[in-house]
Amino acid sequence: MYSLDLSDLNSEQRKAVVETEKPVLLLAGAGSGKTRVITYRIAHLVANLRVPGKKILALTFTNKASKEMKERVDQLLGPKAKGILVTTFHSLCVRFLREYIHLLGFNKNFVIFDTTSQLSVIKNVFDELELDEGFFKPKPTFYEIMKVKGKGLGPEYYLNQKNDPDSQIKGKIFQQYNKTLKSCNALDFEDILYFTLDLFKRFPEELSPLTKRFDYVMVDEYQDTNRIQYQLVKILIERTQKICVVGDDDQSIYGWRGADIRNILDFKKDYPQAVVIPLEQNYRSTHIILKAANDVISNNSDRMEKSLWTQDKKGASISWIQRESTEEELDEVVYKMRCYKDDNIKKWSDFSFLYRSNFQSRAIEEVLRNAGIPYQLIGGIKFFDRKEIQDCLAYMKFLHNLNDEISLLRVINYPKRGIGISSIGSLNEARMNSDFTLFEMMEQAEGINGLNSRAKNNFRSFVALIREFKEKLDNEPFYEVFKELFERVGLKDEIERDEKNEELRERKVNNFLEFLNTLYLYGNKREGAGLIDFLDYVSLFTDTDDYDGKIEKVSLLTIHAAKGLEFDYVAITGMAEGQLPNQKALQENGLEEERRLFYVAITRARKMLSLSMADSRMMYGEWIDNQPSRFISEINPDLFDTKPFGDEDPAYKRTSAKQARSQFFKRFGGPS
DNA sequence: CTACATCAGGTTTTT
DNA sequence: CCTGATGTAG
Repeated sequence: MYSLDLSDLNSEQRKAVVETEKPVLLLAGAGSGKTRVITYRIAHLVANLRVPGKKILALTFTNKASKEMKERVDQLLGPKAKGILVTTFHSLCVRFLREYIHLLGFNKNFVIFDTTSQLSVIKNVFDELELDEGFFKPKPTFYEIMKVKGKGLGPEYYLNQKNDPDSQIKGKIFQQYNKTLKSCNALDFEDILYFTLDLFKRFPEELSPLTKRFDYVMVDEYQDTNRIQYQLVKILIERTQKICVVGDDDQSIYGWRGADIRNILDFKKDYPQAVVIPLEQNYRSTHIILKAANDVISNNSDRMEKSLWTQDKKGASISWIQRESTEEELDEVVYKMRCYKDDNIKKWSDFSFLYRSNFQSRAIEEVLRNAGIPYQLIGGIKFFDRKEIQDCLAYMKFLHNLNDEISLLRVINYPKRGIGISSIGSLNEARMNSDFTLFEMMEQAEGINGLNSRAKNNFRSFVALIREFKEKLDNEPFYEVFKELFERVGLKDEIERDEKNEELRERKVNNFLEFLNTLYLYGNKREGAGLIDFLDYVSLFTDTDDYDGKIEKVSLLTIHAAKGLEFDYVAITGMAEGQLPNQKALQENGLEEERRLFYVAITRARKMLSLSMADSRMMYGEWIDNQPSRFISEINPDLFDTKPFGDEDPAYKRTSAKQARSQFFKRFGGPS
């Protein structure tokens, strides 16, 4: 008899939990209780099969997901949960890298560069290569290169295209970019995954402790893995093959970030022993909502057919709202929410606004503020991405790692201390072809010809300042040191001096103070955590991580950020052609991914769904006419309270699910 | 070197 | 519309 009771699970779920010794692909439809299955599976391994916790690894994409999973495993297992590693891909890789990256010639104290730093690297490279922005612009070039890098390809990808001059230049930029990162002892997000894989491939002997470490590996949101993550997982589980991946191809919305749907489609090829278990019973949404979701997604051709079903009751009609302006649209949404809240005695935390693009939150915030409704905005510009915070972080990164030229350049003259481009220029000239870092050049600024005595003075006092605090760092807690440093250089004063707009000034100062607060909290809460741990925490932090479902506020978030969440009442706003599907995304990622996005949005709703749009919207200061999104016409009009297209013939067409379903069975040999 | 003015262009999503 | 980049005067 099992000590952990599995009778709460339905038969598919139970099968997925108990099938521990073979590779398992769990095709988990939206709301089918997949997190429950993974957590039960882990608990089953430990409680019933007596697997030691430290032999189990569960991988997620977001900190939020791993935190939630950890909590639920703890709930099931209590103290027996000790040793189980539930973490994100990136955290796991950083952990490995800190131990082994010296093999690749990096120092284990590497820092992680965010987009801002990456972009300034690219700009520096442009200067170094003296590219006269004729055809190449830093930003687009950067995005293009990062896309290539995300596929695990290097500069050779470009350099091998010998007869294309443009590719040669891009290759050079790419090369120089990587070189700069290395000289800064910095990694970007792609490096974190790529270098880990590289280590496994090139140093299997040294890394063998890691491949022996886990007997059971579980991967959540498998449809979001890219090629590198896929290979990593494969290596980690090569020895035992006891892998369980959970995913839903219909919810694959990160294609643009390199997520590769092949990973899930070809699972059976990679693991011939694999057992495929579909979870098709939905426990979340009403019949109507589920029907709408199925209507929409059945228009995609490139998918494994699952047909979700529910025992839930029919539920309320979907509300369709179309108004002249965005303000009217949102007012109406809010009005409907209010009614629903009163009628059903709901809390504001049961409500959410979902949208395609971050900027759409602005108008919603305004309406909610006027209506006096509390809300929490999730995502948008990350707290740690704000200018004033980045300045603080640059000081921290630089002091931690004096090789970090990018951070140095950011702080060298902020706050203003009379060291401008020409001084730096002289330094760089003097440095030519030597191995000195920029900071080492500053240390020997006295002997450089091109500098006047004023500049030399400025360098001298800056170097002294850095030395002084670097030393402090060895003896005092890092958060004390930086608080003192920020005070000494007068960061707060500089913000106050710089920002003329009173409202903005106040906000920036508050952000700065909140950052100090975060720093202290972090330092006090985690015994023994050092500067590097804080920097890692910041680098891998996303704003979605601190979403609090219990706080009694309406949630505002992008559809991407909403994945994995659910709400009683979901309002999807901006349901216009061009917005969802988004025009640009349509060209770059294709229609089907946009449709999946809409599918994800719909399936967040438990009880009520509202779809709304305005007839025109403001874009770059100009008015644009809106048409209802093509996705609206894919939903059976009978599901709405008011029909989106009036009495006119809606383009709604039923696609036969049968055909797609047979495709699914062909691929997997049917359900057993 | 800094402060102010003018101009161009515009990630859609995020670990 | 708004932000960041570039140019010019002090």
